[in-house]
Amino acid sequence: MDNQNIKPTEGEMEILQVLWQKGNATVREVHEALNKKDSGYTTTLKLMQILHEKGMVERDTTQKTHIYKALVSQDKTEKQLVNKMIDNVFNGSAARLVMQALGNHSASAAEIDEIKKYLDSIK
Amino acid sequence: MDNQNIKPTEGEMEILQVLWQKGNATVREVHEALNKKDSGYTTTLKLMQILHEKGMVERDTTQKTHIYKALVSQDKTEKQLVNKMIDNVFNGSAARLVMQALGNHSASAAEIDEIKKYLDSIK
DNA sequence: CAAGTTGTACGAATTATTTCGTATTCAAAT
DNA sequence: ATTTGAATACGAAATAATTCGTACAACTTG
Repeated sequence: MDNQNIKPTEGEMEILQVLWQKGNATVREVHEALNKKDSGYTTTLKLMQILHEKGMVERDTTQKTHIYKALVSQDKTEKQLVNKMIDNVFNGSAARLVMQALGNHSASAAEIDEIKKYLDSIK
Repeated sequence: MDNQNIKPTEGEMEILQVLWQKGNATVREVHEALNKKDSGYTTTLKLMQILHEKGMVERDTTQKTHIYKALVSQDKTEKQLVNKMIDNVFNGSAARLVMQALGNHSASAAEIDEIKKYLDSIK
Protein backbone atom coordinates (compact mmCIF):
# COMPACT_ATOMS: atom_id res chain seq x y z
CA MET A 1 0.00 0.00 0.00
CA ASP A 2 1.16 3.43 -0.93
CA ASN A 3 -0.69 4.86 2.00
CA GLN A 4 1.42 7.88 2.74
CA ASN A 5 0.87 9.13 6.24
CA ILE A 6 0.09 12.79 6.05
CA LYS A 7 0.31 14.24 9.49
CA PRO A 8 1.22 17.90 9.34
CA THR A 9 1.76 19.66 12.63
CA GLU A 10 -0.34 22.67 13.47
CA GLY A 11 2.25 25.11 12.18
CA GLU A 12 2.75 23.14 9.00
CA MET A 13 -0.99 23.05 8.51
CA GLU A 14 -1.25 26.81 8.51
CA ILE A 15 1.29 27.01 5.75
CA LEU A 16 -0.37 24.31 3.68
CA GLN A 17 -3.62 26.25 3.87
CA VAL A 18 -2.00 29.25 2.30
CA LEU A 19 -0.41 27.15 -0.40
CA TRP A 20 -3.68 25.44 -1.23
CA GLN A 21 -5.40 28.77 -1.42
CA LYS A 22 -2.77 30.51 -3.50
CA GLY A 23 -1.69 27.57 -5.61
CA ASN A 24 1.92 28.50 -5.14
CA ALA A 25 3.77 31.10 -3.19
CA THR A 26 7.08 32.35 -1.92
CA VAL A 27 8.06 32.21 1.70
CA ARG A 28 7.42 35.90 2.04
CA GLU A 29 3.95 35.61 0.60
CA VAL A 30 3.10 32.82 2.98
CA HIS A 31 4.59 34.65 5.91
CA GLU A 32 2.58 37.73 5.15
CA ALA A 33 -0.63 35.82 4.52
CA LEU A 34 -0.39 34.45 8.04
CA ASN A 35 0.46 37.73 9.60
CA LYS A 36 1.87 36.38 12.79
CA LYS A 37 3.20 39.02 15.03
CA ASP A 38 4.63 36.43 17.33
CA SER A 39 7.07 34.75 15.05
CA GLY A 40 9.55 35.88 12.46
CA TYR A 41 10.21 35.32 8.82
CA THR A 42 12.89 32.70 9.33
CA THR A 43 10.47 30.62 11.35
CA THR A 44 8.09 30.43 8.42
CA LEU A 45 11.03 29.69 6.13
CA LYS A 46 12.20 26.88 8.38
CA LEU A 47 8.77 25.32 8.53
CA MET A 48 8.50 25.41 4.78
CA GLN A 49 11.90 23.80 4.48
CA ILE A 50 10.74 21.06 6.83
CA LEU A 51 7.59 20.57 4.77
CA HIS A 52 9.87 20.15 1.81
CA GLU A 53 12.09 17.63 3.59
CA LYS A 54 9.01 15.67 4.52
CA GLY A 55 7.83 15.66 0.93
CA MET A 56 4.66 17.59 1.52
CA VAL A 57 5.62 20.49 -0.72
CA GLU A 58 7.80 20.94 -3.75
CA ARG A 59 9.70 24.03 -4.73
CA ASP A 60 11.13 25.69 -7.75
CA THR A 61 14.65 26.81 -6.98
CA THR A 62 15.66 28.00 -10.39
CA GLN A 63 15.25 31.56 -9.25
CA LYS A 64 16.83 33.07 -6.22
CA THR A 65 13.46 33.38 -4.57
CA HIS A 66 12.03 29.92 -4.29
CA ILE A 67 8.46 29.15 -5.17
CA TYR A 68 6.58 26.58 -3.15
CA LYS A 69 3.62 24.42 -4.00
CA ALA A 70 1.75 21.84 -1.97
CA LEU A 71 2.24 18.23 -2.97
CA VAL A 72 -0.25 16.68 -0.60
CA SER A 73 -3.85 17.15 -1.58
CA GLN A 74 -6.07 19.30 0.53
CA ASP A 75 -8.81 16.73 0.37
CA LYS A 76 -6.67 13.81 1.51
CA THR A 77 -5.11 15.81 4.29
CA GLU A 78 -8.47 16.99 5.56
CA LYS A 79 -9.81 13.45 5.43
CA GLN A 80 -6.87 12.15 7.44
CA LEU A 81 -7.27 14.77 10.12
CA VAL A 82 -11.03 14.38 10.32
CA ASN A 83 -10.76 10.63 10.50
CA LYS A 84 -8.23 10.89 13.24
CA MET A 85 -10.52 13.16 15.20
CA ILE A 86 -13.52 10.91 14.69
CA ASP A 87 -11.51 8.01 16.05
CA ASN A 88 -9.70 9.85 18.82
CA VAL A 89 -12.43 12.08 20.08
CA PHE A 90 -15.74 10.68 18.93
CA ASN A 91 -15.21 6.97 19.25
CA GLY A 92 -15.72 6.37 15.59
CA SER A 93 -19.02 8.18 15.22
CA ALA A 94 -19.01 10.68 12.36
CA ALA A 95 -22.52 11.70 13.32
CA ARG A 96 -21.40 12.76 16.77
CA LEU A 97 -18.71 14.95 15.30
CA VAL A 98 -21.15 16.52 12.89
CA MET A 99 -23.60 17.39 15.60
CA GLN A 100 -20.89 18.78 17.81
CA ALA A 101 -19.70 20.91 14.92
CA LEU A 102 -23.18 22.23 14.25
CA GLY A 103 -24.19 22.71 17.86
CA ASN A 104 -21.75 25.56 17.85
CA HIS A 105 -22.88 28.92 16.72
CA SER A 106 -20.40 28.52 13.91
CA ALA A 107 -22.96 27.30 11.43
CA SER A 108 -25.15 29.87 9.74
CA ALA A 109 -28.60 29.18 8.34
CA ALA A 110 -27.11 29.21 4.87
CA GLU A 111 -24.53 26.67 5.84
CA ILE A 112 -27.16 24.44 7.33
CA ASP A 113 -29.15 24.53 4.11
CA GLU A 114 -26.07 23.66 2.20
CA ILE A 115 -25.49 20.68 4.42
CA LYS A 116 -29.05 19.45 4.03
CA LYS A 117 -28.73 19.65 0.31
CA TYR A 118 -25.55 17.67 0.59
CA LEU A 119 -27.20 15.05 2.75
CA ASP A 120 -29.96 14.60 0.21
CA SER A 121 -27.43 14.23 -2.55
CA ILE A 122 -25.62 11.36 -0.91
CA LYS A 123 -28.73 9.56 0.15
CA MET B 1 -14.88 35.77 31.40
CA ASP B 2 -14.50 32.39 32.93
CA ASN B 3 -13.48 30.94 29.63
CA GLN B 4 -11.18 28.19 30.72
CA ASN B 5 -8.99 27.04 27.94
CA ILE B 6 -9.28 23.32 27.68
CA LYS B 7 -6.60 22.05 25.42
CA PRO B 8 -5.67 18.52 26.31
CA THR B 9 -2.80 16.96 24.43
CA GLU B 10 -3.38 13.77 22.53
CA GLY B 11 -2.19 11.60 25.38
CA GLU B 12 -4.28 13.48 27.87
CA MET B 13 -7.27 13.12 25.62
CA GLU B 14 -7.05 9.34 25.61
CA ILE B 15 -7.16 9.33 29.37
CA LEU B 16 -10.08 11.73 29.54
CA GLN B 17 -12.03 9.46 27.22
CA VAL B 18 -11.67 6.60 29.64
CA LEU B 19 -12.66 8.76 32.58
CA TRP B 20 -15.73 10.06 30.77
CA GLN B 21 -16.72 6.55 29.88
CA LYS B 22 -16.14 5.03 33.28
CA GLY B 23 -17.17 7.98 35.40
CA ASN B 24 -14.19 7.49 37.65
CA ALA B 25 -11.24 5.21 37.69
CA THR B 26 -7.89 4.41 39.18
CA VAL B 27 -4.65 4.81 37.30
CA ARG B 28 -4.44 1.09 36.80
CA GLU B 29 -7.94 0.91 35.37
CA VAL B 30 -7.18 3.67 32.93
CA HIS B 31 -3.87 2.16 32.01
CA GLU B 32 -5.48 -1.16 31.30
CA ALA B 33 -8.39 0.34 29.40
CA LEU B 34 -5.92 1.84 26.95
CA ASN B 35 -3.87 -1.26 26.63
CA LYS B 36 -0.80 0.38 25.28
CA LYS B 37 2.02 -1.97 24.76
CA ASP B 38 4.33 0.87 23.98
CA SER B 39 4.31 2.72 27.25
CA GLY B 40 4.39 1.79 30.87
CA TYR B 41 2.23 2.26 33.90
CA THR B 42 4.16 5.22 35.26
CA THR B 43 3.64 7.06 32.03
CA THR B 44 -0.11 6.83 32.44
CA LEU B 45 0.27 7.82 36.07
CA LYS B 46 2.35 10.85 35.16
CA LEU B 47 -0.13 12.01 32.56
CA MET B 48 -2.94 11.71 35.04
CA GLN B 49 -0.94 13.71 37.56
CA ILE B 50 -0.41 16.39 34.94
CA LEU B 51 -4.12 16.42 34.16
CA HIS B 52 -4.63 16.99 37.85
CA GLU B 53 -2.09 19.83 38.01
CA LYS B 54 -3.84 21.43 35.08
CA GLY B 55 -7.17 21.14 36.83
CA MET B 56 -8.76 18.90 34.26
CA VAL B 57 -9.36 16.02 36.67
CA GLU B 58 -9.89 15.71 40.39
CA ARG B 59 -8.92 12.82 42.59
CA ASP B 60 -9.87 11.26 45.82
CA THR B 61 -6.72 10.57 47.81
CA THR B 62 -8.28 9.38 51.00
CA GLN B 63 -7.37 5.83 50.11
CA LYS B 64 -3.96 4.67 49.15
CA THR B 65 -5.14 4.03 45.62
CA HIS B 66 -6.34 7.32 44.24
CA ILE B 67 -9.54 7.60 42.30
CA TYR B 68 -9.72 10.02 39.41
CA LYS B 69 -12.64 11.78 37.81
CA ALA B 70 -12.81 14.22 34.93
CA LEU B 71 -13.54 17.82 35.83
CA VAL B 72 -13.80 19.17 32.32
CA SER B 73 -16.99 18.28 30.52
CA GLN B 74 -16.86 15.98 27.56
CA ASP B 75 -19.16 18.27 25.66
CA LYS B 76 -17.09 21.42 26.20
CA THR B 77 -13.88 19.66 25.41
CA GLU B 78 -15.25 18.21 22.21
CA LYS B 79 -16.57 21.60 21.19
CA GLN B 80 -13.19 23.21 21.79
CA LEU B 81 -11.39 20.61 19.73
CA VAL B 82 -13.92 20.74 16.93
CA ASN B 83 -13.82 24.51 16.86
CA LYS B 84 -10.09 24.46 16.73
CA MET B 85 -10.19 22.09 13.80
CA ILE B 86 -12.78 24.19 12.02
CA ASP B 87 -10.48 27.17 12.38
CA ASN B 88 -7.19 25.43 11.70
CA VAL B 89 -8.20 23.09 8.95
CA PHE B 90 -11.42 24.37 7.42
CA ASN B 91 -10.93 28.10 7.45
CA GLY B 92 -13.83 28.66 9.76
CA SER B 93 -16.39 26.70 7.78
CA ALA B 94 -18.27 24.17 9.88
CA ALA B 95 -20.07 23.06 6.76
CA ARG B 96 -16.84 22.04 5.08
CA LEU B 97 -15.88 19.94 8.06
CA VAL B 98 -19.28 18.28 8.12
CA MET B 99 -19.12 17.37 4.49
CA GLN B 100 -15.61 16.04 4.80
CA ALA B 101 -16.71 13.96 7.79
CA LEU B 102 -19.68 12.52 5.94
CA GLY B 103 -18.09 12.04 2.57
CA ASN B 104 -15.55 10.08 4.38
CA HIS B 105 -16.81 7.58 6.83
CA SER B 106 -19.75 6.93 4.56
CA ALA B 107 -22.29 7.50 7.27
CA SER B 108 -25.17 5.10 7.34
CA ALA B 109 -28.64 6.08 6.17
CA ALA B 110 -29.75 6.03 9.76
CA GLU B 111 -27.02 8.41 10.76
CA ILE B 112 -27.89 10.72 7.94
CA ASP B 113 -31.52 10.81 8.99
CA GLU B 114 -30.48 11.54 12.51
CA ILE B 115 -28.40 14.43 11.33
CA LYS B 116 -31.20 15.82 9.19
CA LYS B 117 -33.55 15.68 12.11
CA TYR B 118 -30.98 17.49 14.14
CA LEU B 119 -30.56 20.15 11.47
CA ASP B 120 -34.29 20.79 11.45
CA SER B 121 -34.34 21.09 15.20
CA ILE B 122 -31.76 23.86 15.30
CA LYS B 123 -33.21 25.79 12.42
C1' DC C 1 31.71 48.88 -7.52
C1' DA C 2 30.25 49.55 -2.70
C1' DA C 3 26.34 49.54 0.38
C1' DG C 4 22.17 48.09 1.52
C1' DT C 5 18.34 44.87 0.92
C1' DT C 6 16.28 40.46 0.41
C1' DG C 7 16.77 35.89 0.20
C1' DT C 8 18.25 30.84 1.78
C1' DA C 9 20.67 27.57 4.93
C1' DC C 10 21.10 25.58 9.03
C1' DG C 11 22.59 24.83 13.79
C1' DA C 12 21.01 25.64 18.10
C1' DA C 13 18.01 27.44 21.82
C1' DT C 14 13.39 27.11 23.60
C1' DT C 15 9.25 25.03 24.68
C1' DA C 16 6.01 21.20 24.83
C1' DT C 17 5.08 16.38 25.35
C1' DT C 18 5.91 11.76 26.42
C1' DT C 19 8.35 8.32 28.71
C1' DC C 20 10.78 6.18 32.24
C1' DG C 21 13.88 5.20 36.38
C1' DT C 22 14.03 5.14 41.02
C1' DA C 23 12.76 6.30 45.76
C1' DT C 24 9.39 5.81 48.96
C1' DT C 25 5.02 4.55 51.17
C1' DC C 26 1.47 1.49 52.44
C1' DA C 27 -0.87 -2.81 53.00
C1' DA C 28 -1.32 -7.60 52.70
C1' DA C 29 0.58 -12.21 53.21
C1' DT C 30 3.85 -15.25 54.77
C1' DA D 1 8.00 -8.65 61.97
C1' DT D 2 9.75 -9.22 57.44
C1' DT D 3 9.04 -9.66 52.78
C1' DT D 4 6.60 -8.79 48.79
C1' DG D 5 3.61 -6.34 45.76
C1' DA D 6 1.17 -2.46 44.33
C1' DA D 7 0.82 2.28 44.62
C1' DT D 8 2.41 7.41 44.34
C1' DA D 9 5.92 11.12 43.65
C1' DC D 10 8.93 13.32 40.99
C1' DG D 11 13.18 14.47 38.55
C1' DA D 12 15.07 13.85 34.37
C1' DA D 13 15.88 11.76 29.83
C1' DA D 14 14.01 11.35 25.23
C1' DT D 15 11.38 13.15 21.55
C1' DA D 16 8.89 16.52 18.96
C1' DA D 17 7.84 21.18 17.54
C1' DT D 18 8.72 25.93 17.20
C1' DT D 19 11.57 29.84 17.04
C1' DC D 20 15.49 32.43 16.19
C1' DG D 21 20.44 34.00 15.36
C1' DT D 22 23.68 34.39 12.19
C1' DA D 23 26.35 33.38 8.07
C1' DC D 24 26.39 33.84 3.53
C1' DA D 25 24.71 34.45 -1.43
C1' DA D 26 22.45 37.17 -4.83
C1' DC D 27 20.23 41.00 -6.43
C1' DT D 28 19.35 46.26 -6.35
C1' DT D 29 20.59 51.01 -6.69
C1' DG D 30 23.19 55.04 -5.79
